[in-house]
Amino acid sequence: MRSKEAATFTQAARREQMIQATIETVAEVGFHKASLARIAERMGIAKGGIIYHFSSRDELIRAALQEVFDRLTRHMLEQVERAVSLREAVWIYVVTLVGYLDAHRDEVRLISEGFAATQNAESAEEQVQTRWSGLADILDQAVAETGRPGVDTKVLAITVSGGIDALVGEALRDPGFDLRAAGERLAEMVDHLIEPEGEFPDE
Amino acid sequence: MRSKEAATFTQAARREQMIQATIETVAEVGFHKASLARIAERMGIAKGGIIYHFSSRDELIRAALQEVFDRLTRHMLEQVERAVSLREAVWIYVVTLVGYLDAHRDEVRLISEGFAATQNAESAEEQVQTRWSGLADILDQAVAETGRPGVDTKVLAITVSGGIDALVGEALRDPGFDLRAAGERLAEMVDHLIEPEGEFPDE
DNA sequence: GTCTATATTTCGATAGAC
DNA sequence: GTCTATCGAAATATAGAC
Repeated sequence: MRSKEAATFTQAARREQMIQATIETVAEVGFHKASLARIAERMGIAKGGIIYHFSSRDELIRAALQEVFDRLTRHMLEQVERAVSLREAVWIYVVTLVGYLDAHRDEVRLISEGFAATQNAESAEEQVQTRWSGLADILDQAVAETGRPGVDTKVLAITVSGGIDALVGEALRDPGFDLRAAGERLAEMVDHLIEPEGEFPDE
Repeated sequence: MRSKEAATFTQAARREQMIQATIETVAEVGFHKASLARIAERMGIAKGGIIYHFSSRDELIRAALQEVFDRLTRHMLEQVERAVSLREAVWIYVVTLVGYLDAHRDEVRLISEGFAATQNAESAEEQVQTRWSGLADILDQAVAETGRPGVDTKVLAITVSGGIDALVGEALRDPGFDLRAAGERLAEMVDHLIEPEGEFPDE
């Protein structure tokens, strides 16, 4: 019992290390260049050692994706629930997401390239939906509140989500690009699209 | 002279066939799964046959990217120059781009995944810039014309470009998604962001 | 239980057949 | 001039060492 718990604990810790090594390797060399050999090399072991903990590379990638997705979701929920209005929730959503991606650039390539690779391949339809459906939900309520029903919230949610990816990609490419400022400009635009009239929120 | 021209012609035709096979293979299995073997198999030859016409896989990919990029650019220029105002040019740009991607879904994955792969790798800074800088130019002029200088045209151009990618991705995933309609909704939103007051264009 | 060493497949690219 | 047959590197996954 005691030893079993300890074994499970160390095993979980080892898996976590390997997931972290995967995130870092993908950030460094890109998704499809992040082979088991490179990830194992970063840990100072042979590639078979990873296969022991994860039965295949696909499963390792899936686990790493799940991890970064959970981290991001947790952070987003924490921040968005602080909003005092739905309109503000939209604003916070955009700024928080951009801010998170700006602060955790290691995870960015895994999120974008990894999602793209898995969504085209097999399952992951859940995650893909989830990608923008959270924003769509908030937008739906916010639009109902502000009373501008002319906006297609699904199209706006997809566009903003993809737009944020593109902004982050630009930031990775051009170190001089101010990503957080871009996020605020984008939030302003979205707000303008769903606002009742012409005024901006309290900032 | 005669025979040399003929040889050059058949060679160019063969290259065109191979580029087309590359586009189709990428559309089918994705960018990083589109190996020389798969592309050659589609043509009924061995992979070395491709290497004869293109000295490496990279060069084949580059040629295919150039081809789809040229096709797209040609079509965009033809349509956008029909606009009678800059504001309408923005509208046409968005609707035309979405419409083209809707009508040429084979080329979509090569455009998105291929661009992403090459831009992260090496040169191609030109193409990346070009991706949204065309829209940024039009937006700049349109905003100057309509007199709403509060909009950050660079951020808007990047966001809209990435947003269109995301809409196309959604359409590939969900066959029931009306991509052209989504493009028009997006065009409306962009127009609303750059419009002087509240009216819409003539449609 | 954990990892190293090895087997197998698949990649892009060279060399040679026709 | 055009392609097939083959090579060496690198990928993942298995089998065996400790």
